[in-house]
Amino acid sequence: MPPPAAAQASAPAQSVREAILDAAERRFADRGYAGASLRDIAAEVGLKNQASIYHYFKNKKALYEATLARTVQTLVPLWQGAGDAIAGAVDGSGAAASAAFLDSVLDHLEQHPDVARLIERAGMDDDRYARTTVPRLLRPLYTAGLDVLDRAGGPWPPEQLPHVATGLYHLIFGYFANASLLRAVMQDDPYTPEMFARQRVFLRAAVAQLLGIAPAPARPAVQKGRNRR
Amino acid sequence: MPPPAAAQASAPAQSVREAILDAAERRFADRGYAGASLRDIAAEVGLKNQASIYHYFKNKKALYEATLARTVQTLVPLWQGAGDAIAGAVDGSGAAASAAFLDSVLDHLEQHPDVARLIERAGMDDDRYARTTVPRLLRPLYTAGLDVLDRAGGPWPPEQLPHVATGLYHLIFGYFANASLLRAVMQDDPYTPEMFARQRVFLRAAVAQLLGIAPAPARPAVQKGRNRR
Amino acid sequence: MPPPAAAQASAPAQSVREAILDAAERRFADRGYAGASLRDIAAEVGLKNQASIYHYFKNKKALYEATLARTVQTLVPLWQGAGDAIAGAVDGSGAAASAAFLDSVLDHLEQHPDVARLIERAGMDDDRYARTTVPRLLRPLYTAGLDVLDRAGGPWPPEQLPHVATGLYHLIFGYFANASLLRAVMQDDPYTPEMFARQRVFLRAAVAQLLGIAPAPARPAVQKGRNRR
Amino acid sequence: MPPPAAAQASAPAQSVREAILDAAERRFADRGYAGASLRDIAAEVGLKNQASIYHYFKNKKALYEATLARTVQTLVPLWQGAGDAIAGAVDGSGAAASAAFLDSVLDHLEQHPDVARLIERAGMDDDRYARTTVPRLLRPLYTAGLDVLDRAGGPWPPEQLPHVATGLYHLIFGYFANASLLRAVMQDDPYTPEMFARQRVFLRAAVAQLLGIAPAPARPAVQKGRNRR
DNA sequence: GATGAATGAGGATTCATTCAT
DNA sequence: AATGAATGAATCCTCATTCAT
Repeated sequence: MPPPAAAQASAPAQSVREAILDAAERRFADRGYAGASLRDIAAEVGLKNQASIYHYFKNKKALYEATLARTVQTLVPLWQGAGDAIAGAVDGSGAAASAAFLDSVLDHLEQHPDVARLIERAGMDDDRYARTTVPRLLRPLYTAGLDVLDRAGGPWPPEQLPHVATGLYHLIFGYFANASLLRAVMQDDPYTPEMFARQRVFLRAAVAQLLGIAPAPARPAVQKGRNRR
Repeated sequence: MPPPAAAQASAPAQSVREAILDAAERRFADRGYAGASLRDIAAEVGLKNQASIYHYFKNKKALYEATLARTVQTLVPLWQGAGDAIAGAVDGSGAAASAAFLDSVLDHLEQHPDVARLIERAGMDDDRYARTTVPRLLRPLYTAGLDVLDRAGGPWPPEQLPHVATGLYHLIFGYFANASLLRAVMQDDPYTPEMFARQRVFLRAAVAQLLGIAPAPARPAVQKGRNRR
Repeated sequence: MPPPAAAQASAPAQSVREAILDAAERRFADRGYAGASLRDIAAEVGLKNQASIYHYFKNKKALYEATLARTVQTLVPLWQGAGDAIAGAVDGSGAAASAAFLDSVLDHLEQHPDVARLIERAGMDDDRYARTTVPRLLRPLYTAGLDVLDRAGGPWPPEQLPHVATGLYHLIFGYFANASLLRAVMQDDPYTPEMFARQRVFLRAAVAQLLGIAPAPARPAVQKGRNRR
Repeated sequence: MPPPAAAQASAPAQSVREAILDAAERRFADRGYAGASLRDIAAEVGLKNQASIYHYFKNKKALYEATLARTVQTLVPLWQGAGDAIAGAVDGSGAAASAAFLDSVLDHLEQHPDVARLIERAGMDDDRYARTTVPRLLRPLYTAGLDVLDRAGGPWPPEQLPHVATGLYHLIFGYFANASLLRAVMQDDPYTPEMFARQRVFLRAAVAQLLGIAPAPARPAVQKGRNRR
């Protein structure tokens, strides 16, 4: 995984298979499983024929699952990094570790605008499509997150941790998943550097609060100075 | 739990038009715009033929927009209640007002399990479907929420308020929108009374923190006692 | 049949039945039997419901045949006039009689722009629709025309008369039936008074020639003076 | 009658695309644009599925326009031949040239019984279908015809030439376009050799008269002798 | 490895028609 | 006399998928 920001646009894809996955990621993120057509995906890759896709993937569902798997897999290192940082954290550095984790996730989501939408859709698409795949892929991330949360030792009682974990997920991923709605409703492009920086500030503070790291959210002045990237 | 406006399930619908909207709400929430078929919707209503739907709605798109509009409109009173409560809040009662608002929203989402999924999908479905309708419907809720946030006078600087507002939205709605994913990943049904109560506890604390109302989230013991509904 | 130029537009139709026939005439002429829908016809009449048509006509085919019958019937008097004039013609006045007939037909077609298209379509629509009706309606006109031709005693041998008759029909009706094509191809509106007058001049000369009445078509100068109506 | 370009009927079509065009020509001519169904066309070609048609044509309209274009294009050589003949005509041979042209057109229409109906329908189908295509296709033929007429130097003043041209068109094509009506009304099959020969005789005389070539239509005896083919 | 061709299934939409009111 | 409601059939069109090349 040498280049972190890769293959998103129409760059010379390493392999056709990879190019198909790229196009599929975009289409599935944009329109969902049912709304994305193999014809469109093939066309976007430059393939003249949908049949070509079947050389690389058994059928639409397999392509979907491969797309999802690839996308989720790129998140795994981030989680691992977080786990390691927390594990090796001496007293007090937990805050720094979690902030670093948040930043790495935000960087990733900013550079891969399809990821959040793809995962959010996968989570909503009723078990009709990809019945077992989605849980199988996402569960590791969930348990890892839970584990981090547990070891970080926040103010939450154990039975609340699942809710905290999913809450953090929605807080962070929601902004990116709903970017197109936010654009219309906020009347501002969420991917603008300014907007994005503000979101980062907000999330830093919010996450810190939820994790019981920040004593109080009274950070406005400081944040203002910090939110340039 | 005696809600006056029920008719969500397979109760004897007042009118056919309303029954169609009910079925459409379920299908669109479950499968999204592209994945829902008029045939299925008609069948669920008991109509023998998709053609009947066209007696009540011009198009699939028109049906979708009507469904969405009806769903969103049922949220408006909640927002208005919140606005009024905050407006009339004497010093210190803002916390109670916002807690009441949160509770009313949670009650609504629990009783209408399609609402969150429907709105979340509408926000993600790229402008291909319902280009202008979604913003038009949701913007009032957004500005109202922003207004409440502003008057509540939390610790956030003004330019952060949009991010706080949408953050709260994702925090609250995300749990319900992704219920099916959570079910698989948490290995617990999010709509179980116990799970739901825990989520309520979590959200109360989280929202209070984010609004700067609660000094610290160290509320486990108290919450445990309060979260039975 | 008091008013010759009647009920074409949205004038206060005598009866609903008549109004339906008016709308049907327009639609069937514009789009043909298959292309015209009862919904459109009902809407054009102002009826809110296609079902209302069924109070007046058994089904679409019956409406079509009634429309056709009414349209053709309005032509019958013209033919009769021609027959009478020819029958009572003293030597040499045959030319005047046939010219008068042509003029009356042209007046009628100018004022009823649907007639020619309706009949032309009926003649082309393969026996699928209105199998026996069309011949039954049009045959009288044909035989009458043949009779006139015969008695007029032109230069054609008897076995050619059917071809002359139909040739005249196409010559005269074709211009009106294909008006929309001519408009595009000639780049001039065939219903313009000027264009129409020229067509009249042309037809007068052409018909006279074909009937052997005019010794030669060298009529330009005279025609120019005559073609104002 | 050994025409090199046949393949009109159910002969083994060169390519599927061509076979589809053949079937479409027949259906569109028989029933018009609205009345012809892709299902029927596919079935007539032997395709088991309407979907196959979409492999060759974008949609029904595109198929229609391709059909029309192909049909009209087969007429172009005839027109060119006429133009050349007239252009190279020494004094007096204009009559022969125009007679030859008429004969070639009649031969073509006899062998391709759909052509006249297809074009006539295209001219009538209100601009709803094939708005610009029909004029674009037919205008060249019109202007070419006009040109020939002009150079032929008949007795008509210039402003009458468009009317003469379209009149000739209707005179010639009308017989074939309305063949099914004529069959019912004349009670004789217009495509019978005898009928067809008589029509040829009629048209020869009529065209000659209209072009001012024949001094008088008193040709019965000669025609009788000539009309066996 | 890629493509052209074909196809069955399904999806939205329109249409003629019927029935009860 | 007119309409609302419902429906079966058909229409255009898209989609996923397969097969031969």
